Amino acid sequence: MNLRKTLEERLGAALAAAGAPGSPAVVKPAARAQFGDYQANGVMGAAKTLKTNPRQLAEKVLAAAQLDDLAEKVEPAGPGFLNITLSRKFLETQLAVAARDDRLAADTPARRTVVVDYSGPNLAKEMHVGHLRSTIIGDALARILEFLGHRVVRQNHVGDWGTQFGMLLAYWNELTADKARKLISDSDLEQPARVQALHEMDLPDLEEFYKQAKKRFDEDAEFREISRKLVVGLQSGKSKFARGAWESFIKKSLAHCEKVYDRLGVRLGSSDVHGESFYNDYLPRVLEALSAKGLLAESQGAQCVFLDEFKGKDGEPLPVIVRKSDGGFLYATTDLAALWFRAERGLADKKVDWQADRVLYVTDSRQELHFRQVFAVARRAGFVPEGVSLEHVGFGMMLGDDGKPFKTRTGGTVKLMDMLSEAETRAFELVTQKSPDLPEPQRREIARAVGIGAVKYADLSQNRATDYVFSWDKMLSLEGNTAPYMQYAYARIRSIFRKGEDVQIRNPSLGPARDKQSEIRIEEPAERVLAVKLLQFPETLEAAAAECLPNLLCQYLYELAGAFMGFYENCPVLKSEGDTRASRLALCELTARTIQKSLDLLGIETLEQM
RNA sequence: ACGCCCGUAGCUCAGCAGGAUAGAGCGGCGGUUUCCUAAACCGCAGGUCACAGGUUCGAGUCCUGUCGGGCGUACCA
Repeated sequence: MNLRKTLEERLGAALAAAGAPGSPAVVKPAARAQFGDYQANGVMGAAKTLKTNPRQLAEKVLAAAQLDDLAEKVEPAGPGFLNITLSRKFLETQLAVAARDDRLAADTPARRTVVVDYSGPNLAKEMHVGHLRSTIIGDALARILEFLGHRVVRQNHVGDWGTQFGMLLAYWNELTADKARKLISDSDLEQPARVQALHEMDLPDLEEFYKQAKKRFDEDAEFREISRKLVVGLQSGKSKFARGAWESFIKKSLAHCEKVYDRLGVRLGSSDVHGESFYNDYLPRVLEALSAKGLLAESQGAQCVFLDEFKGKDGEPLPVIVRKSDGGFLYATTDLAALWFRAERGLADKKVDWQADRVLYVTDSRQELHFRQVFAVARRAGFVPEGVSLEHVGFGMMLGDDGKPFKTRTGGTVKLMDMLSEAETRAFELVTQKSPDLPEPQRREIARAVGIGAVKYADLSQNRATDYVFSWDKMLSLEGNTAPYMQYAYARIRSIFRKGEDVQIRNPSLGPARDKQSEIRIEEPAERVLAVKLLQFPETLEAAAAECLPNLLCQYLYELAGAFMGFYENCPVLKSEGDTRASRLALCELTARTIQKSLDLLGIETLEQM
């Protein structure tokens, strides 16, 4: 049950009964323990619009409120707050519900189809740190939305169609073709047999290959001509060689991406890939549709859409260019096609069996204007029905310790694979230092989960809107709001279950206890604090999903861990007896499952032992 | 030049629709191991929320302006 929403609804109804219909109750967790568990701030606002005394209105709302089943105390305070203290019985009942539920009593909001567009690497190059935030944040959002019961459609909009592929194919051609004959002729474009050779070629270092190709492109005019021919051959579909080689290249590059996803624990697979090339056939139709709506205008030889709300320099109208003066299409055109596809055409053309109710674009915040334009044009063109929500989930840059964009010591881009290896290496050193007695394979396994988890958590725990400073020392610290700290908190709880010899050791991922062992009784203040935190899991998830802010879940986790530590210090578990012992064990188990589920929704693994 | 975002403790950041005495972590100082993992826990110090006005019973939060920073602004993605 979403406590906050429930209180919000109940008090909203009470406000209406008290003569302030439509006024939100504005319920929040209490700012201070002395104010109870939740506070409603909406009465004062309502009093203002009604021009009445807020204290008197608070009394009226209180009289009209139906909260007997939830609260043991509701009292007006200060200028017109309503302070709510939940009843012990209610807390115990709700804990029992959560303890018996593998979804930890999270509600299932109205099911929507949510497209999450994330990661989107350029297949011409190797994945680097620039792809990390989109990949991690997008995957966490997808998991959270999925858990809430939505139909989540992951979309990996990979870059697989630019002119840069001509360059790569030309370089590939150069490496494999007869050395004496540089120029590719028209007949060369019809050589499926050579594709086979390329198909079998190993491509161990995508980045190096790209660099070499770029070098050749920059220094050799003949090379440029070949790559131009190959692009034309590829895009027109007239060259079997270009097409075959391109397909082979894309396949190899995607295989590399999938290795990265596997290692990161990111749930993106080949069926989620709908790259730029996929929308190629839709591009002319986008132009036609825009034209039919009278939105298209030619300017300086390019096909543009001008909208009043976008102004450029000096108040000049700012175009959204959908077709270049040379006839080429752009990013905006592809995005329009993708949007159309997701909201309507994909289903209409029977290519997919879904239609989006909400589309999230997880890309860096520099693309904000681009998406505002694309969304506006799509609406105007009728590609997207009104009820469909389009959201750009922007995020800031990753900076190094020096506050500058994150680079290697020599100023190069950091490959994702190298970064993940470094994370594991650093984590292994830490584990070895802290737990030298564990066997090496186990230390390796801990280091993997901790290292990868640290990189992900550091990113997710930050508000995505701002740039964030990447620091190995901070993310791998056991102190503060970090992955290792959360993993450690989990491992500590699990050790209680190992230690208690009579206690049934169960794997929490197997689900909740269904026996009467799960009866929870709230006696001590520390137990109460923990109980309230545990019951705030549902509202946290819904807030994180609504705002696309995974850091809310991280913050919750940290508060939950803090509440557990208070309990752990003050309430002996194994040393207590009878019902108290059973109740505290049940609290431990529920806490462990909540931490595990929260971390899982962030894409982070838990460990039984550290 | 215009537009968007940002400016909170020495550092890295929270602060959810304006609400009660602005919160964490790191770093600093001090304490806790006959006690379920001390990779932990607890305490102390540290802030005119960039600055100046305004709206309001009430502003870190909303409005205006100034200063400082980042990003973006017609054929890259």
